Order: sequence, then structure tokens, then C-alpha cells
Amino acid sequence: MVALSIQEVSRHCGLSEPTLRYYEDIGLIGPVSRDERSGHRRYGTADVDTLEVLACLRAVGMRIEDMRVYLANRARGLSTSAEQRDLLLRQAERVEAEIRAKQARLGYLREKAALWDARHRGDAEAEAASSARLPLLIAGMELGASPAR
Amino acid sequence: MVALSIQEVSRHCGLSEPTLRYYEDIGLIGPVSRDERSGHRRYGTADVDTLEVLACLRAVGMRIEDMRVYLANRARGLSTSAEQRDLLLRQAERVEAEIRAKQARLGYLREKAALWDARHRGDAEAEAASSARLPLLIAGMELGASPAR
DNA sequence: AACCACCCCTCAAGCGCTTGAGGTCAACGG
DNA sequence: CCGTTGACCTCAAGCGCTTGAGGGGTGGTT
Repeated sequence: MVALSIQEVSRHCGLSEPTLRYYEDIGLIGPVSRDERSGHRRYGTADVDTLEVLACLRAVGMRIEDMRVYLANRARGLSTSAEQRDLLLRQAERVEAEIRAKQARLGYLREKAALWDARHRGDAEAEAASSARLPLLIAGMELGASPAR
Repeated sequence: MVALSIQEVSRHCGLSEPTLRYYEDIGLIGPVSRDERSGHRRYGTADVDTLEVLACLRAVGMRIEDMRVYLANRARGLSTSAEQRDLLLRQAERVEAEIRAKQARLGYLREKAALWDARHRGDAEAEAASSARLPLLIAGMELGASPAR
């Protein structure tokens, strides 16, 4: 039985140490066993496996409550496989929307930077051109879109 | 002098009503004038102009404190144009990194969905193939990357 | 006049972490 | 043997909103 420290687990699966503690606090994982004398967390293989999955789900922006559902389904095995698939596909759609939104925003940022650069250089013509392009970019953005999740 | 309601401004610039109130609370904008008898907020042209900019900056993930800097610089005019440009370009780089991270995560999600779908269909071969591809996708993700900002 | 539907208001709490303060334990060098 | 890292611990507060509770004002119907 391996018994990794919080730092090792953090590096391994890319979740910060506070996040690991937080996930334990809210009962997503664990309770994680402790080193008798120091009281430090020692993560076993099962914990790490679960955390790897959680890290990926989190990375794609899944909410905690959906993670709970996913883990519960996983524990129940095959019977829920269609549900698992749909949970993930819905999430994938959300991520795609976020990517599209971000690309639009990126265009805006770059144009706005060009505008200030033109001002900086005292290039009135370039400044006017940028100013003219900006409203189009704003129009291209889905305004209602969430900022970052 | 126009005097838009909070709902109108919200729709116009894509910030939620609570967010508009919040931005006023923390002094990013305003204080916004009020309708004498009802106490409702009435936004003027200057407010709306500022909010349009803020909506875009927020949409690209700029933090509140950077927005304050941006607005302060804007008020000071040309002298800070190079600074403005750099503030925006730094932000653009962050957004690009986020997009790359999200695309990697999307691939992971889709593969994981395929895995559960294979399980659902009882297709052991497809399941094994998906299982084999997943670790590569995980390896391709920048694990340390922030989930969404 | 009473009722309803809206729009707006102000708190207060929740979300999913991050950051920071303050303290313990274990191994190391001087 | 003492002092210093360094990794860990536990709160508590902060971030940037969102959500929800509890209420008021206005306008149009019955």
C-alpha cells in the first residue's frame, strides 16, 4: 500500500494542496488516512485513482455536485454507463461553447491593444481603423456568455 | 441625458444585474444616480460607456484590480497608452493559454464519453481502445493549468 | 379599491477555491 | 544541543460573483 504525501499527490494529479484538502472537507474523497505521529495526510492508491478522475472532470469545468453524481455512478458500475456518457457529453458541449466565446474575446483584446498601440505611436489613421473594427468584434461576441465559468 | 434602467443596461452590455450592483458597490463605477421617487438606478451615457469596456475586459478574464488600473489610465489619457497596450497584450496571452488548455480537456472528455459509451454497448474492444488512448490525453494536458480562471 | 404582474431594492449566504496567519513535527547543520 | 529549514497542519478571510429571501413601487385589470 503506497502512502503518498499531499505534495506528491498534488504534483501527480495537478490539484493544489488546498484543493485536495477542500475536496476532503466537502466529502468528495476520503476521509484520507493520516500519519499517526505527525497527523499528515497519507493518500492510498484508491484515493489517487479517484483524484485523477476528479482532476480531469474539474479541468473541464464540471461542478462539484456533478462530480458527486459521477463518482456515485462509477461506484454503482455498469448500470449507469449511459448516464455517465451523457454527463460527459453535456459537459463537452459547455466546454466547446466556452472555447468559442474565448476566441471571440481574444480578437477583441488584440484589436484593443492595437488601438492603444496606435495611440502610443501617434498614428491617427491606424487608431481610426481599429476604432472602426472594434464594434464589429463586440457584435460577434455572445454577450450573455459566462466570463470563464 | 438618457437614463436607462438596470435591466436595460444589463441586456445592453451583457453583465447581470447583480454584477452591475456589485461593480457599483466596489466603486468600479458610479455612484449611479437614482430615480427620486422609486430609488431605482438610472444609468447615464458615461456609465454605460464605461460598463461596455468593463464588460469586454471582464469577458476576457481581467481581474477587478486590473480593471481599476485600466480605467484610471484611461482617465489620464494618452500618457499611459503604452501601459494600456501591454495590459491588454498580457491578458491576451493568458486567454490563449486558457484556450489551449480547454481544447486538451475537450479531447479528454470526448474520449471518456466514448469509453462509457463502449461500456454501455458492451463493446469490449472499443472500451479497451478508449482506455488505451486516455493516458495519452492526460499526458497532453498541462496539469498545472488553471481550471477556468 | 383590491389584485396582479413586474421591476426594482437591500441584505445574507453560497460557490470553489486561493491566500495568509499562526503553529507543529522531523531532519539537518553548526 | 540549539536553531533553522521545510513540509504539513488548521482556521479565517478574500475573490467575484450568483442565488435567494423578504419587501416596496407602479401600472393595468377586475
